Amino acid sequence: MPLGKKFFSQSTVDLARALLGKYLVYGDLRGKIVETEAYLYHDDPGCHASRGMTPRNAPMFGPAGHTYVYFIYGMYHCLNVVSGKTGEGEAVLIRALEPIEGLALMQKRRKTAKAKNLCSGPGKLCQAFGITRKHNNLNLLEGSPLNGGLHIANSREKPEIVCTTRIGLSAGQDLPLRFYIKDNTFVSVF
DNA sequence: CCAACGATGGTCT
DNA sequence: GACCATCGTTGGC
Repeated sequence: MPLGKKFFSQSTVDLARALLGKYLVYGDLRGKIVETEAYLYHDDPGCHASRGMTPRNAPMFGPAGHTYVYFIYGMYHCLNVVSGKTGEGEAVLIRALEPIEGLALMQKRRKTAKAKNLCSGPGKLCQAFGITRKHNNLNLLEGSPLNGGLHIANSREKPEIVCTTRIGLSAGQDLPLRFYIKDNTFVSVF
C-alpha cells in the first residue's frame, strides 16, 4: 500500500525512523529502506537549508512527502523525502536499500552482480533506480498522478534501530541523526 | 585489509 | 574559485 499524507506529516526525526523497513518502489524496482539521515531546519549546520532558501534547496521548503533530489560531486544523485512544516527546510536522506525486486536491472545499471553493492549508499541507490534531477520535487503521496510511479510502500516490519552520527559531512558531524536497521548487511557503513 | 585520492560538474560567494 | 549529504580505484601493508 502506498503511504499517504499522515505518514509524512510526523516530525523529521520520527519520519527518518519510520521509513526504516518501508519500501521504495519505482516501476518494477523495489527496495527496503535500511538506512536514513535526518536534516533539520533549526540548529543543524549540515542541512542544505540551514542558510536559507536557494534555487537548489527550494523543494526542501515545500510540502512533506515530495522528493528533493540533488546532484553531487559531478556524477551522483541523492534522494531525499521532504519533511517538516512547509516553509521550513527539512528532509530525510535515503542512504541505503536492501534490493528486493528488479535485481537484474539494478545489476545492469550498477555494472556489478553483487547484491550488497547495488543500493548500499545514496549515490548507488539512485544509480540502481535510475533516479536523477528529473525526479526532483515529485509528489510521493498516494493518488498523485504526476509522480511517475515513484512512491513509498508500507510494511509491518518494526525494525530494531541503531542511531549514529551522519556520514560525509563537514558541518554538523556530531549530531545523532543517522538511523539504520540493526544487523542489516545492506547498510552503507557499519 | 584500508587509507588516500581523483573524477567531474553544479551551486553559491 | 571553493566547496560538495559520493564512489571506485589505487597502492601500501
